[in-house]
Order: sequence, then C-alpha cells, then structure tokens
Amino acid sequence: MALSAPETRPYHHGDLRRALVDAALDLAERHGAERVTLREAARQLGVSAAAPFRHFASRKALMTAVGVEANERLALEMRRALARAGTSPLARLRALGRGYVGWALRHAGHFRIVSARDELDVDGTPALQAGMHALRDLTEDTVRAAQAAGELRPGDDAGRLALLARAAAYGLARMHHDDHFRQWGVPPGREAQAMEDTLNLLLDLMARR
Amino acid sequence: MALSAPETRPYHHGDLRRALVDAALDLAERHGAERVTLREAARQLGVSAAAPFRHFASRKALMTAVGVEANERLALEMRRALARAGTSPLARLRALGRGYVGWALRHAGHFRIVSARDELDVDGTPALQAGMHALRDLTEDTVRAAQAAGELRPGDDAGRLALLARAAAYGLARMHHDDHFRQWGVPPGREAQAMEDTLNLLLDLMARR
DNA sequence: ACCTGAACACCGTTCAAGT
DNA sequence: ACCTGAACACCGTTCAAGT
Repeated sequence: MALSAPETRPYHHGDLRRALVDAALDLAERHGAERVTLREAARQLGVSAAAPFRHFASRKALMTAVGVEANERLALEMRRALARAGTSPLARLRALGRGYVGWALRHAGHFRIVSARDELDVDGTPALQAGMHALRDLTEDTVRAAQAAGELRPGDDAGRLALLARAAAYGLARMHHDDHFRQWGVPPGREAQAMEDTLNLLLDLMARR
Repeated sequence: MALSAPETRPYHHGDLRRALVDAALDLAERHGAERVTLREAARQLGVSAAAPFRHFASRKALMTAVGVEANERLALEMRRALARAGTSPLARLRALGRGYVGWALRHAGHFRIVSARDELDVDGTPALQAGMHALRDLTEDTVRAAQAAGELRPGDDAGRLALLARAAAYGLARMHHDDHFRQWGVPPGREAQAMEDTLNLLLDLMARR
C-alpha cells in the first residue's frame, strides 16, 4: 500500500511484480475480477502501461498469480475452520462447508477468480493445480474420517459424497455471488443463514439415522 | 442464418434487432459469452458498428435479450424433461435435474449467460425475472409433489429441499463449465455420468427410507 | 536489467450527417 | 425511421529507445 522507499521515486520500482499482484487483488475485491485492468494497476503504481509486461507475459499471467494467492488464502481459511472445529467428524465437515461459503461471501472478487477460472491458466501452473487439489483432499479426508467414525450412512462412496458436498457448497456460494437468492425466496440479509441451513440439511441427510 | 431477402442488400435491414440477437446467441455458443462483441455481430450482418445502438441501448441490453431467449430455451428443455418423465414423483425430480445439467452441458455459452448473470440486467427486465422465477416454481412444485406422495423424508421444508437440489445441480453444472472436474477425479468424458450419479445420490439421500 | 513513449489493433459508445 | 462515418476514451500488447 504505502511506499517504504524514500519520497523520490527511483527509476526502478522496488518490487513491481509483487506490487502488481497486490494491486490486482485489491482491484478484484473492490471492482470485481472482470474489471481488473493492467493499465489501471500500472497507473496506481505510477508506472507506464507497458511496465507490467516486464513481469507478466499477459493479463492472464497476472490473473493467474492473483489466483494462486487467492487460493492460498481460501485454503488457509478452511484449515483454520477445521482447526477450530474440534473433533466431532460431522462438526468438522460442517466447519469445512461454512469456511468455504463464508470465505466466498466475504471475498467475492477473489472467489470469482478461483472459482470461474476463466481468467486463469490452470494447466500451465502446477502450484495452482496442487493448491486446488489440496482443497479437494481436505474435503475427501474429512468425509472419510466421518465415515470411519460411523457417523455417515454406510455404503456410500467417499469420493461421491465429497463431490456432492462440494457441488452443494459451490452451488450455494455461486448462487449468492450470481445473485440467484432473491429469485429463490431468500430474504436480503439472510443469505449466510440460508446457505448454512442448506448445508446443514445436506449433512443431516448424509448422517446415519 | 441465410438471407430470405433478395441478393441486393437494401439500406434498411429486414429485422436487425432479431438478427443481432441470433448472431449474439451464435457467438456465445461458438466463442463463449465473454467474447460476444457488438462490433463482431454487426460485421457478420454487414452493418456498421454503430447500427446496433439503434436497437439496443448498450451491450448489456443486447446480452439481456439473449438471456431472455436462452432462459426460455432452458425452461422449454426442463418442461420437456418433465413431460417425458412419467408420473413417479422421484423420477420427475430426477428428470428435472438431468434436464438442467444436460442443457448446461450442451449449451455452455448460453448457460454461462443465464447463470453467471453478470452481463444481464435482471432488475430492469420483468420478463427475465418471471422466466427465472418460473424455473424455481417448477422445481419447488416437483419437490412438493414428491412430498405429498410420501416419497421424501417427512418433516423437511419444501423450499429448503428445493434450494438444496438446485444448489447441487447448479454446483455440478458450473463445476463442469468451470472445469473443476479434473481436479475432482472425474475422468474426461465421464462428466455427464458423474453429474447424474451425484444427483442420484442426493435424491437417494432425500428419499424416505 | 528494468522502464518509457509511441504505436497498433481492438473495444463500447456518441453524434452529426446521410437516405 | 434507420443507418453510416468519423470520432473519443478506453483496452491488451509490442517494440524501439532510453537509463
């Protein structure tokens, strides 16, 4: 944000690459991912429109760096949610879902980038693939733990259950992001509650009874 | 597509408004919603870049007209799926889900427009709101019918069940659209099957047992 | 090694002018 | 009433030239 360097801006920027990623993260959060612009980021940092191309081959390359960072933050949030959740396997599953939709709610611009992915080069970025894969493993491991503890309906495939849980969480998060809830009878301001209730309903259906 | 008018193009286009919507629907399907361009649509129709503005106030207005059409097609598909489904309440619910994700699969560009909605002016377009609301009612009515027939677990709120079902279907359709399935262990070419299996798992969980 | 300035090919949008 | 031509303010991207 503020410059740590002296008042007179030198010819070389301190760490333009890092500054561009930060500026893009900020623009995505404030104006939406689609409206992140290389020229605007460059403007904010006081460099020319061509300067970003010294550090990123294209707009997509910058957005991919932003996506890597955003995905790390999401992963951190979900790990924190798990850490706070205690030991009950169902509670841990619930915490994971809440963590996911909660982060999506509070960081709409970043969520848009890592979920829609149309601005990312996933295939060319192993770090991104690994990060996204780790999130899947987190979900699947938590499902397996609940199964092992005998808290889920027996006989279901863990991968399928995890996929269903993820689809529901992603669906809810995106329904909110894409403003579907008004059409679906969720009163304004109650979106978080509705998402939590809906995830709880799914967990209830998944639980042994 | 082909011109019904004589070879010599007259000064006035026959029905430029309609032709622009068709061209945009076509571009959305072929190149993706984000890359629909007023200038490209105009070019294909042999009119100037300014001509579209006689019929649409902005790019968003054109995309909204496209969205109205796409939503009608989705609704038609889902009604057809219901009509083919017979009388079993659970089979009808399943048909609705399959119809939704199937259409999303086959018409990715149009699905993108009506689902992400970021290119649409929903608030200013009652026809669009009504069409989207009708889809919700279709889902909720089908859930209620299954409840009334005693085929679902008793005691659950129909609105919540419908929202869960929609979130799962939307989540799956968008996971596919946004290419999440590779990370989630779904082999290429098996996406449709995985989506159907996952929806069936949800239905199974929802069913009385 | 890193950045600027000017240019190019695109956009959406406006507006005076044509038919 | 409907469309064109030229313009404007934006983009992403390239490239020669500067420090």
